[in-house]
Amino acid sequence: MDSTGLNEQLPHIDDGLQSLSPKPSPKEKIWHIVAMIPKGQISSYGKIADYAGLPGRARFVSTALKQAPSNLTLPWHRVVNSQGKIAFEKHTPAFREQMQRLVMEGVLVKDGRIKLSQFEWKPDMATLVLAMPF
DNA sequence: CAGGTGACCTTAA
DNA sequence: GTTAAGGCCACCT
Repeated sequence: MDSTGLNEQLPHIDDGLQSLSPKPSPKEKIWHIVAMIPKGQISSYGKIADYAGLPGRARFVSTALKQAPSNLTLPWHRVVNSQGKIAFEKHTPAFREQMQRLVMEGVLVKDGRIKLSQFEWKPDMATLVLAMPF
């Protein structure tokens, strides 16, 4: 492991996502992208929407995550808002779980916030295009 | 069917 | 650095 703790290997696509229909629904596209966020890195609802080809639909990303089947075991905790803050209200169980999961991966969470400049996932377009069936 | 809600975003103070 | 308003749109009720 390197000093940054961010030197994870390429993210694996969850098995549950391998067998998506040839024409993924918007929700499935979002699940796909979220599954690609590497351990120790984060992205935002808006960016995920962009990567999924659904610009302007950040809110839909949260809807999609809420509705994701648990068997997909998505890394939902790697998605925060555009300010780098955990979207759940502080002192809620969800907030604590998300923070705990992030810290476990080596992400620095200070006062419910993460420095995007340090931890944001920046996929290159080629990776996205190649990894996704759409 | 109509209106409300929300794990959001950008912009403008 | 903040916050507030307006926009957004799929899902719920």
